[in-house]
Amino acid sequence: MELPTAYNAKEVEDKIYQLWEKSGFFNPDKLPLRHKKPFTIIMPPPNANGSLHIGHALFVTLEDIMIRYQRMKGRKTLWLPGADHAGFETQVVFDKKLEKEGRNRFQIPKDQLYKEILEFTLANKKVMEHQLKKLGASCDWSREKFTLDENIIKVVYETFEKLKKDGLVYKGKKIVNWCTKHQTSLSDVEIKYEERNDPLYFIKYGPLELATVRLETKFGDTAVAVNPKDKRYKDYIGKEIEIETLLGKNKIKVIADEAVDPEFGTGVVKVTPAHDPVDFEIWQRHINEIPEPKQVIDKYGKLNELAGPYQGMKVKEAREKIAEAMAQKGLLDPAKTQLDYKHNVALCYKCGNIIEPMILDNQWFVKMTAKPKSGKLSLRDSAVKAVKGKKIVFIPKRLEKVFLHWMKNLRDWNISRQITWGIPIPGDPSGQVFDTWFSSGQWPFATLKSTEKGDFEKFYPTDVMETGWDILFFWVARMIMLGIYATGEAPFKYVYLHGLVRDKERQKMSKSKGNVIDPLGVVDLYGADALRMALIVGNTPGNDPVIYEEKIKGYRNFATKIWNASRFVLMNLDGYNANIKIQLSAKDKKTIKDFQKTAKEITKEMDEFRFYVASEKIYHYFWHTFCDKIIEEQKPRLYPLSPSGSSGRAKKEKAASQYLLITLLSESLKLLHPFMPFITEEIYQQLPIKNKRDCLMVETWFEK
RNA sequence: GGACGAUUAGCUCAGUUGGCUAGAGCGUCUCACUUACACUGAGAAGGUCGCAGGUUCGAGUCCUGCAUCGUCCACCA
Repeated sequence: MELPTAYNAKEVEDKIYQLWEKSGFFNPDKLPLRHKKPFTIIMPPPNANGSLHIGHALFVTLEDIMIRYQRMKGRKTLWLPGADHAGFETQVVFDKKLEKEGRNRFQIPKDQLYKEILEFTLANKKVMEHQLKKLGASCDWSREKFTLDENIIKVVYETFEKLKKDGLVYKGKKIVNWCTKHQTSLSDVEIKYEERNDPLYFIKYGPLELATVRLETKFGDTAVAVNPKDKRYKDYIGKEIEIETLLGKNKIKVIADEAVDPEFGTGVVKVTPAHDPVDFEIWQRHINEIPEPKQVIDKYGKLNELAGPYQGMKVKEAREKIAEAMAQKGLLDPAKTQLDYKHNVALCYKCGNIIEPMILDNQWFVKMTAKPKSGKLSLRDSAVKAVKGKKIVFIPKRLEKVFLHWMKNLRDWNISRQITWGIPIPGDPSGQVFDTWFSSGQWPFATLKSTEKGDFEKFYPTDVMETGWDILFFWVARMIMLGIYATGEAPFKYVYLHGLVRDKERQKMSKSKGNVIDPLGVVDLYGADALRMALIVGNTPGNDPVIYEEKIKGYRNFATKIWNASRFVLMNLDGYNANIKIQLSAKDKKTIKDFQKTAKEITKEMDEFRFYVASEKIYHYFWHTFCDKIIEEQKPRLYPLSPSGSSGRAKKEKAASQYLLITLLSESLKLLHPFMPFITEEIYQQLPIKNKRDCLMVETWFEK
């Protein structure tokens, strides 16, 4: 048999993918029943607002490895693909697109905007599907779901109704994280904190003095608070003091609250419930003592009419002007101002603009720590119980601690967004949409309840949720909570969390830095198998993997090596008959035994999710044992130089050698297949072996 | 303020119940275009496994302390 000396991935890969698709074996229903238990992974649906990046290639590879491995082990494997409309994320991407076109979403009628984003999303979705195939994803396309599919939305609404009935959803007037750029509220996980230096001013409030950064919110003060144990101020508690506000004199009440730290500043705080979450909580605790909150900053981050002459100014400008004016009036002591005061500022995780806490009256919240009417455990507690009871296992284990710690501090979840793109909240006249994570938090059961009949019963709970650790709180936590709440069972048994792909300088990859590796470009150059190996070898769960072109090239070379070793074996099979009994030497037997030992080790690594070790082991075996040693040792047996070359003994030696090579080659290809599916399949198709299957994809994994 | 992780070859990283003569990719040097493969082969250089103690017959691997880097959570008016 003649094969070219270099493996041509480009030619082979599309052909092989078609072969797999045609075989029907992506669909678990088409697989022979060799194992009672199915094996299910619900694919984290990529955001349909761009092309796949290297991080997607990583998750595709990891999940495909698990799926292919389990399929070869005989499980009926379901890998359910999907695409995410990705509400806020896509809205942001689309906003940028509009900006480039000189348009603005706030000037486009809602219906038209929605339609445009839908078209944009569906186009991206199509591109992504093609890209997933390029990477070798052996997922069941017949069950593909989109987060805006009607029957998915139906499930989401059912859960929402259930939560309402259980008293776990409420619509409230509450302080929210408001992004003045995106014009929407955000949940607590969608804000990040950054250390900033700002001036800390010391101002006079009548007889008292207090320290504040946010001078501009003073027009919204409804009280002054001190610690109840602070003896310095005990005579003021419960009394009103007269203060000068720049807009005239005003009376304000002094209250006592534990939240005030007597050590900080003067031990006195101004209370602005409309613009500070801590102050909001103070107000809640003293709701009968102090007046309603007064909003002084509007949705665009500008001061409103309550700020008198400062109306229309942005926060920063107003702050400086107010400081000046107060200093002039002797209400602020500039000598005391701490210019380099370090504190954390809340920012929008997308645009980095400062979050303005703001009270909105039509916000939907999910209670995280309250018991449902129909059950005993809160969303939070049921999830914690499942994790502590090992119903869900984290890989790596240490992230379980991170998860539990986060769960401890949970506050109610704001699920309303003031954007156009997403699933509308039913019964909300203001036209808000759900936080995407509210619907994608239901993804494992929503998908299975809306595909083939009986899928939910067959495949739920799923086996593994594999995703990036950066969305542990955004997504994994919500899936666990909502999954248990809606179905009574944890949605998956294992959570495998991979890291963020970085470049050789350990930098995040981003378009603006120009250090991105386009996975499809790499596939084009070096083949999907090479990229997959480069993404897996040495990549431990929970840690950020590093990828660079040389590494990919290294595994492209490995693909060539596999190719040529196979070529060698196939070229030396003259006279070989798979059905004739072979006499193996003691050394041959030992060689096979060594292989089995290696295969056993690799199997163990696979079972324990250590793909980064398994891949290296099979790599090492194939190249440095099979090629470097075994093949070299067989050469004299395959073409003996002595005149006795045609003797019966020499023929037997040759036959044994051929058997040894073809056996070890085909067995090695099986072990390599989950990692490098294309090249192994292509070679398998040409092997003259006994009991050959339609494809390597459904061969039997090493058993012993 | 809490918690976690990392520190191993020039670079990027593996090394999971303690037995390692410490591995991989890339890079460096020498030789070989030998009929599977130059996207190769043979060989070599390069590591006191962050520092200091401890446990052990034996520690990169376990314990204690320290240093440096990184990450996450909380949040300070």
